[in-house]
Amino acid sequence: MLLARLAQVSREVAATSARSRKTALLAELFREAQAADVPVVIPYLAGRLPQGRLGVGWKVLGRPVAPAAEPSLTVREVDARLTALGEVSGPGSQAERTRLVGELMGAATQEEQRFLLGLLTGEVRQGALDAVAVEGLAGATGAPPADVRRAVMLAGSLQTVAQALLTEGPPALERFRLTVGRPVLPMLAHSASSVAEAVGKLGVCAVEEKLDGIRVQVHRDGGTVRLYTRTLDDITGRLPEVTAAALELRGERFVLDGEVIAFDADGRPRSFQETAGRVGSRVDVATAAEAVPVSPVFFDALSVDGRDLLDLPFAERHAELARLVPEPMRVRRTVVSGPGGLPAAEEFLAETLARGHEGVVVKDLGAPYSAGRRGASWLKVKPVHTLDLVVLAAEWGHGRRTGRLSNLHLGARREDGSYAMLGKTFKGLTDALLAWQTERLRELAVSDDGHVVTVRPELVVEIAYDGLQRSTRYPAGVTLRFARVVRYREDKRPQDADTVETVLAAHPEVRP
DNA sequence: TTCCGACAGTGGGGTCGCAAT
DNA sequence: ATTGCGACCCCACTATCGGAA
Repeated sequence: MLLARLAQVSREVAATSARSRKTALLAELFREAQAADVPVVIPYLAGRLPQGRLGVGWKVLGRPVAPAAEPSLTVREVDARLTALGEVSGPGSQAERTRLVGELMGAATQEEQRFLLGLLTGEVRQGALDAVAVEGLAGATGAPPADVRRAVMLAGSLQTVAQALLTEGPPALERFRLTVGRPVLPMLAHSASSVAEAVGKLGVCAVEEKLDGIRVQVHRDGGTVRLYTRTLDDITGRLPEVTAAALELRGERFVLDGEVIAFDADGRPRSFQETAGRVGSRVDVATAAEAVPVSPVFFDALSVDGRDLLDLPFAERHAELARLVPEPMRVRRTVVSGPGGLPAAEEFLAETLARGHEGVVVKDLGAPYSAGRRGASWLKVKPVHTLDLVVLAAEWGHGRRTGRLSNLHLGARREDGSYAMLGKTFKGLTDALLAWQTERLRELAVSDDGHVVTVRPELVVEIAYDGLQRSTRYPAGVTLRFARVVRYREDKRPQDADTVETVLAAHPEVRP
């Protein structure tokens, strides 16, 4: 199959807003694909590279290359070239990758170049990624969409399922069962603004502490343990103490879901930055493990002794977990039966925060484990802080925000009347607010370099955020975590905005 | 007919490891 | 030795479609 055909379909998919039409277009293309094209066509149309990381970003993509007049590239040839490109390493590799990318782009037509660029930067912007590709795959093969979706979640890979389905047909889906040693996409949580809201929605539920660490899925098969992240990366080699802990448990074969986190000597959680730095260390693991040991803390069991527990209610999965894992290695929790238990749930949240944790997750005790879904049966509740900050500048947006000032630079007052930038945000803005702020900030503009528009510091905006973290990037030595706009405060003047001192005083646990 | 769940899009900061300077 | 870049952790929020109620 020619790359030009993919690029054309991608453009058509992007041009329609109807999801059903996107699905139909993808299904048509999948039916056209030959067996050997499938491992490439499917991920490409889902906006992904089968190779995963390639070491190609904006820098390596370099300057635009004159496009070819006629399409000639096949999808398999492109895949082979990208595989070769990903294998380049060592000194001079960046220049070599740049050269190979230039060669590939030179062989592509204008439309193919646009598609390849989106693919390589992870921004296909066609309004269809995995979920729509799954629907398209179902449409192309006549398999029930729900079955295809489930198989993808259990295989942890769209490509694997697509290959089996397109070559063997719907019966192939039977093969995709929960298997110890093969990671499944983890269940995710929605947010709720309060414990009362969460308990109100779920009724009989468990309230569990939410640890600010790294999600981990632990697979043990006899003496073999494997550890996977939320995106199913294998991190077994980085966390020997977690492997050891899994081998200490009583069961021989299981799959558990939990969090790894570093605690200090007093048993209080260390900062997310410290835990994440440790888990990210790959080279000298022994030294990193000595400096920042981490512990697994589990909250769910997906499989025990060869029994798949995914469809059991959470109450039963947790009973299995409790049989297998001693209490200190489980997340603290309390069970609440409806609104009457609300005071207990709120007290549990307060205690959890006092112990230094992030918040709680409220879970429906009757719900199955919805792999890969952000099910409404898990609701996280975290405290939200707000500040009144001053807009110092804004950046021109991309994609659907092209032509709008989007990303705000946020400043807190210093005593001398200057401003210290505390971070940026583009979140929480409606289209109407985006339009309004673009107009308003242009009136206040003092300069525009094509990317950043600097403004007179006159506009006050209320910002919600999850906490402070240390920063080497910003002058106050701290930055806001997960900042988002609540509303503009046109009733406030810049001199009414929060100061660096008040921000720091509100978070005594974080020192710049 | 209205409501709401699921998705895609728009990017944020930090850290690590590797290559370039 | 330091800097730049890419990958991958953590993540909030809005707009939209289409099935459920």
